[in-house]
Amino acid sequence: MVQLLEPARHKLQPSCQSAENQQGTPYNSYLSSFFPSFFNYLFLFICPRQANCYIYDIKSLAHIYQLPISMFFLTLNDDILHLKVGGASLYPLHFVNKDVIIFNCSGGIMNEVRVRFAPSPTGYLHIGGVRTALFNWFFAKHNKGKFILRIEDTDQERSTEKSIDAIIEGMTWLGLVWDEGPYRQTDRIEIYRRYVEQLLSEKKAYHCYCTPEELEERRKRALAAGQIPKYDRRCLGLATPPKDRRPAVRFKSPQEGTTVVDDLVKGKVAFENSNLDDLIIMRSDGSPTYNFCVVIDDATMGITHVIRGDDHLNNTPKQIHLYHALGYSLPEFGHLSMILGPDKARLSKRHGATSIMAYKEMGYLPEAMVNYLARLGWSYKDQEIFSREEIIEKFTLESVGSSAAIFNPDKLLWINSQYIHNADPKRLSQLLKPFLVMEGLIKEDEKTDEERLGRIINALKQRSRTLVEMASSAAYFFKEDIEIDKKDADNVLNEGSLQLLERLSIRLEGLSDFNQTAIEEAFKGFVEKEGLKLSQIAQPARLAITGKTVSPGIYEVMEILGKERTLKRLKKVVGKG
RNA sequence: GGUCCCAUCGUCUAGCGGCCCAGGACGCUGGCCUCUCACGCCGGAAACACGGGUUCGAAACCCGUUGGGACCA
Repeated sequence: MVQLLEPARHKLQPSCQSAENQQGTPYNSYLSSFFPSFFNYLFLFICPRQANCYIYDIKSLAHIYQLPISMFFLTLNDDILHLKVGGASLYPLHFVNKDVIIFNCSGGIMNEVRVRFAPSPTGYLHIGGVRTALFNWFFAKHNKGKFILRIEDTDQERSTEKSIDAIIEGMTWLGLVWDEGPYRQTDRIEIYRRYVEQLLSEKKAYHCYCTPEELEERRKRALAAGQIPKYDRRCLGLATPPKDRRPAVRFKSPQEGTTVVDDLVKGKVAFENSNLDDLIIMRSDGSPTYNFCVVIDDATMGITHVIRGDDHLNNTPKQIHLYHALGYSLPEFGHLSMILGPDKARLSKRHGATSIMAYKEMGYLPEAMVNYLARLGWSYKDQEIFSREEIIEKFTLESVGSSAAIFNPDKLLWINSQYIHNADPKRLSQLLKPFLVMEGLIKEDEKTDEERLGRIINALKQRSRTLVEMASSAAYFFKEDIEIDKKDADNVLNEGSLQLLERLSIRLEGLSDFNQTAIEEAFKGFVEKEGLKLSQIAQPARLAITGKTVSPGIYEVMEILGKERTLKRLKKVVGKG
């Protein structure tokens, strides 16, 4: 074991950050000034979990990867150096000292926790994915580790750039900043191929010439006959492989014994190896398959804890055998339960909005989303409302429940209302503006009276559960003319109340200082003089100036509206405006 | 069909053998506050899926049953 000195991260000059955009820029173009002898450098790969480390120069690396030296690059991404092969990221580089570059190999440097969120970009970012991302993120932050974003885009058919943008947009909105990435599997195809070759040459994998159609056919037949469909290894050790077919590659999965996954949330889970199929790791068209890519990625990226949905629990034993075959040490696994819809089926479109951005549009605050989703499966004593920092501090996988949870929009709404009640007014006004624009109350580029907006928000805070609600109930503060529902008018504005309003407006007109206290005094005096109950005048007044039967306190509304507009609306109703 | 996971109020959950004829929260509901609506406050109804064990003692541990869910390129 090599003793490490306190590693000092190499300081990169700001001037070379502009090169970041140039994907795969060859070493010699801009990094030469920092690493004048790239080819003579020693790369130290350390694997603390295996308690060993390897030292290579670039030539031996090239030999190991069986690729020409010219395919190796150093690139700069987010202030972290990456060693790349072809266009593909091999390892993020963590520490640089004078002579040795240290890569995280498997297991992470100095036992640093490294987790990842690995969505496939085949649509919007949905609630379930966000919860997985969140738990990974909390786990990473709690353990002062790294959170990595990896895009699993090997399914070229269904992956789109738009979906990648949606993932990034959603995570950014929630403040789930990643420390590394986004890595993309499509950048790493060469790496997967190389590992396939390795397994093939070590006879841990073999070519399979069966076509998908044949396999499907046999599967159906087995099912019909009441047998377990399982590949019969007919292509293993084929003496005369068919010339006219391109083979897929199968992994030779061990058939004896049991594999036990010691899961961080589910506990020990045992699988009989005899039930495990020889899984295809590369299709006949040369594309690597999901289970294989995940293992290669997690291993080479030094992921220490694989935290993902429990729909992957059944894949885990297969993956464990791949780790073994490839000579990598195992990460820890933690399988989170699914989020269900009200009908207890896995949450999907037909349960309503499942895209995270839909919730932004519905006027939810990101911190409310984070809080709600965190409490879905995780708990800490009797507490319901947590700041982000509090969750980070208190989050452990031990306190994550193992049963599935039903998504409950009512509770989310309540949490959102709590956050709106307590939100900083300045921030709230920034968040509210787009919704005011959407309601047609202000123009997009309009300069708003911040002080007034603040007062409006203050008045509306306690009675709004979403920003949409708030914007909608703010209408009468912005519109010049308001409409009064006929039915409400019939109920509240009769001859008697109109006369009262007329006399009230005279009294209000006399106020020199049109503030809440003064208005309240005016009302009180008026009520006393007329021998009324306050509600007898407050309701007609409310309807007259807001057009609604519900609103914040009438004095407050009047103050915000201002003397001129208040009187104008009163007079209009009385019929003298 | 096979394999695996899961099971406390309608929902999210606390509970890691005696503190539990089960606590909190959302929702529902009665009341208080009150210029309306909210907020807030006080109260209420509401659950250990079932059956066997283990134990002096079980919501908790074990085994079945039932029900839900996931995976099977």
